Amino acid sequence: MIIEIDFNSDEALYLQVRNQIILGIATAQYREGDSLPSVRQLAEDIGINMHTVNKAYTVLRQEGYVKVDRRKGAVIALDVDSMQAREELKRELKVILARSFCKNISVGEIHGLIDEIYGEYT
Amino acid sequence: MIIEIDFNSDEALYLQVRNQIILGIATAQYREGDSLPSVRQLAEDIGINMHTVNKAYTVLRQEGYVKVDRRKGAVIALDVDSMQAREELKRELKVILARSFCKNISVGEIHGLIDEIYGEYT
DNA sequence: CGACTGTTATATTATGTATATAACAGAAGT
DNA sequence: ACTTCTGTTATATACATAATATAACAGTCG
Repeated sequence: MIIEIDFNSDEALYLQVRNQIILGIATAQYREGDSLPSVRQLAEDIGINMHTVNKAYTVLRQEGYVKVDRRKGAVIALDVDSMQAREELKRELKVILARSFCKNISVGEIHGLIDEIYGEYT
Repeated sequence: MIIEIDFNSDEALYLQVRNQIILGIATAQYREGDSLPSVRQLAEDIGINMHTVNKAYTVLRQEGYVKVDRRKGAVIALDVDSMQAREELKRELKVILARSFCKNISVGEIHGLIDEIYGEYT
């Protein structure tokens, strides 16, 4: 899978890596049991430091997206903790939807947008 | 309106202030034309530095939520740039929904959550 | 043994956040 | 006029995070 880094973004590099891997899982480019590239390999591929990739992997492990095996490296392994995920989702949506409301984006448009995005995740 | 700061949060103070003011607008606690407290007053009320509040106000102005009047201070004035707001919304939703998808949260649940939150904004 | 894993340690640089103190220019009220 | 309140700007400091660099360690595998 191709991971692209935007060096002009204000988003931290390790978060860009984390987010793209999560997107890769949602779009089935990564599947349960698949191995991620080694920290050194991925770092070399996208032109960043090894420790930055390692931090992304560490976060992915803490958040329950991968498990780390000394032999196989980082392996996709989803730990479904719906309760915590729901709380985070609700907290983030509150702010995002308040912004959307102030910008006159209707509920209908948001529902449509959700269906559009979610439709690509299978 | 009461603005509460969580000093244990990993979210920047000025972003907490910004988000709570946006939530205040969405919940009609602030209305078009209302004046926000002065930077010095609000800073004193919530126990943070004047410049931190000033940064929050500056961001709110850049994002089109307030206009700053030398006489009246910061005044709620919504600048509706739907195009940019939509793009931001879509970009943020992609990651959030990918996370939700990995955590087995269904589309139906998300639609319900959206209606629940949006219902409080009027 | 050699080459590969993740992991840990240490150090350095850069950036963003938050604070403190100070001063300026414009507007408002007395 | 004088004082007091606005936002704004400038400078400096302290701190945390992010990112890099170099190095070493302990397992795993062919």
